[in-house]
Amino acid sequence: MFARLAVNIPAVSGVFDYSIPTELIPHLQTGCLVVAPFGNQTVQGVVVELSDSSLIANPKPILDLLDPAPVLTPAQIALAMRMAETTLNPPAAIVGMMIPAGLSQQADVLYSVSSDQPSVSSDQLSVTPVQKRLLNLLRERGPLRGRQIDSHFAKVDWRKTANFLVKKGVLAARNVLPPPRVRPKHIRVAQLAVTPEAAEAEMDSLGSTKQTLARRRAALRFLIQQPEPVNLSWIYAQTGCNLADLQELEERGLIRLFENEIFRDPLERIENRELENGGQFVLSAEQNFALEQIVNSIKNHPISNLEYLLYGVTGSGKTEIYLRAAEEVIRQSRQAIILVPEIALTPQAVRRFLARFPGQVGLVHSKLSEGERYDTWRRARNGKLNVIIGARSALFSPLPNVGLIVVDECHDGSYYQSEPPCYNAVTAAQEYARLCGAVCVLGSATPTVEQRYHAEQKRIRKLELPSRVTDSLLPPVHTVDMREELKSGNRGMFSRILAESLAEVISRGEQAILFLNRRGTATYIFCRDCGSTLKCPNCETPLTLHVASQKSKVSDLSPETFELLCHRCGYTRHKPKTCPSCGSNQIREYGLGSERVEAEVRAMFPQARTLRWDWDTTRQKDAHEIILAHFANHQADVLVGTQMLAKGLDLPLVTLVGIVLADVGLNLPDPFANEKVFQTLTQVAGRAGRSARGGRVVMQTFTPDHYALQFAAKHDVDGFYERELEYRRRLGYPPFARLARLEYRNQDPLKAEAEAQKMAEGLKVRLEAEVRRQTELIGPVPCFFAKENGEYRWQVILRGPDPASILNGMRLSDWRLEVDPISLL
DNA sequence: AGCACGCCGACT
DNA sequence: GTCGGCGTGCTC
Repeated sequence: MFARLAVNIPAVSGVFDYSIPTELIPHLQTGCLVVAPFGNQTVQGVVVELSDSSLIANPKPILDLLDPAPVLTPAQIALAMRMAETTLNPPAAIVGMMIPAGLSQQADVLYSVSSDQPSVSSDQLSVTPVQKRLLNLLRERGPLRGRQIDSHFAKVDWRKTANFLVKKGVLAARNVLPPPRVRPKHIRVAQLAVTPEAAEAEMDSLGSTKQTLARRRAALRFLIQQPEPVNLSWIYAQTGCNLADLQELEERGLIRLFENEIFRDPLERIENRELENGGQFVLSAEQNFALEQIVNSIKNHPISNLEYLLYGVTGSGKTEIYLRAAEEVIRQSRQAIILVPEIALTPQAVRRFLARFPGQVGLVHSKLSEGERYDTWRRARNGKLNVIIGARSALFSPLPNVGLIVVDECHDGSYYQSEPPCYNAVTAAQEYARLCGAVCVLGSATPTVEQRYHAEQKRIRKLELPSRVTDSLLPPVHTVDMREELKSGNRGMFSRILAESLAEVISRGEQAILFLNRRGTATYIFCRDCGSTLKCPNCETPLTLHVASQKSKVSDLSPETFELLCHRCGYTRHKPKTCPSCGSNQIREYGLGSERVEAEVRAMFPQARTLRWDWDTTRQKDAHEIILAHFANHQADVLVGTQMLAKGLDLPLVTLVGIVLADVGLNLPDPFANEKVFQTLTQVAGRAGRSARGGRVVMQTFTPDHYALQFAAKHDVDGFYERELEYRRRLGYPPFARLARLEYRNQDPLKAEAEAQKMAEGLKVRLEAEVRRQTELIGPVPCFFAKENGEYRWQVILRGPDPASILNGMRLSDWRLEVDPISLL
């Protein structure tokens, strides 16, 4: 017997054959996590295939099995292999995302100080500071693994030094595979071991002193009443007894002390609170129709139509459809995955699912602890969870039989992972659904041009849910030409109409939202004399002005402490008094930040209570919910915020949405920029007038003629789609061609450029050799964000019917690779 | 990722 | 003459 392994070294592409030792044969299945030799390292691997023949002459044997149960289901393996193909990532990199972080381990080197002391004279040793530091560290802490040493050397390359010292015999090095960091958690429990009558009979002989007798009696009484095993600390708290007492009772054979496994569950906090009753909603005709279609597909799987695009704004009843579709799937003993954008993963959203499926819901997102992640993963694997709700990576939960995959707000950029391994969770969800024979529902009011186009091409069923307010009552959008405002002498950030509308809303006791589209273009600093802007030394991104907000509360403003912040890498510095390049003191901020907008509102309407919701105010845990709850409870009148405002919130008291500058993000060197602006503006505009009070939107712009703004102002999703599709067709961008993006990063700008040049040349040769006249090479060019974290970025784009296929068999180490990217910046 | 193999410049 | 730089390729 032979096993094909995806070996846990993400950079290694391909899979490797191993033989299976006879004693492991009965235990090994596809999907198992094993230990295997690889070169002279010992690594983890996942069995992706079992077979009775091997392509290789003498495969090495698998060493060990790490978990008796497979860590991947067959469907997951199929998905991983498929994704490896389509995204050009190594299979191991995809498999790595499917295994919880603490369980998956990579090979490492254990360094220690040699016991037989150096034959080398001391003048050769400890000469460099790095050698000294390394030796001291290992002397103090004992043997350490490479990754542990990494944390003590920030940017120094200590490995060369270490290898040198190993060669000299000062250090010893050994290849190791660390054991998994996560383990099942157990708690100590006690349970009655005899009949209640037998326990009662012993009640008087439990102790010599009055106090011990009382404690032991209390404990025993408590356990008589509790037939289930009880957490020891709970018994202590309830009865005042201690461990010695319980041990004595155990000694007498009255109770049993043992350990019970507990599952770490991030939902416990939510679940223990009162769940709102999932009262039965009455479905509208459209909801009913949509649900019927989906449910029929679930019932008739695997023969019926399996993909849906569900059009509907927040509040149009999409969630209720998801819930009922999930109910149907569970009835068939299958499970459901509900993907939502990370930011929309609020307790309110989760609570709705918890109320409907108590005890059957697993939550997955980026802030889980390793233990919580591991336990949720294991419960999914054991069939204890019927619904997984979570962000992007929740797609990879090891559910045994997935019957439904929902991707809510499927246009959202957070479904795309732009760090290697790059992949799109929406297309992956569609693939996975196909592989599982599951129904896939993509939900959005503004699906991307590509999603919509592909849906139409493949005749995916479109299901429409009109918003509760009918279309004619969508909030009117008033577009203000800010050039005219300037001409007529208004130099402020608010047009007269927006200022008046704000005043009205505040005086009527209603709420307003002020929206700014992008953090990166907030307030930057420039010198009025020499014109230079202050830029980040690491990224060359303009630095933006922020109120330093260390300990200040959500909306405290202390204007004394300003700092400059780089939004790309987090670099901060104090605001200088004079211009660093010419020394002038005419150094001023320019542009708009949400602090500035908030300050302006306060200056104009001192009585208004403002709240700011942006990246800075939401860094602390749970800040999103706190801010939203504040606003929803009408503890503030004006909410100033960025992108997050566009996500599906339901804020009925809001009657005015002000878009401070709608132009931001347009006209970037990116074919998807206009679409993104349109989606954001449409979503934001939809935040107004969600109740009977009605509402309006004021959109300020310097380019009122831009089609993205005009269609957004009319809430005309179809119109925008047609227009944008035409634009894509004309320029040959997706969905009419596909893109592959290659990015190279280096600290040295010349090296980065040279590498990009070399890559472009190589690709040109290949294109000509393969006579691919439909595939075009764009670049090499520096990326729009030309520098990030001190590294210069260059890119090469391939465009054509199947551009990724050109890269087959190419050596691409050091290059980041994206197939079907969602941005070219 | 590690490590070996291999081919060029600078040293005991 | 060797030591060591890193470019290239392989690990079942």
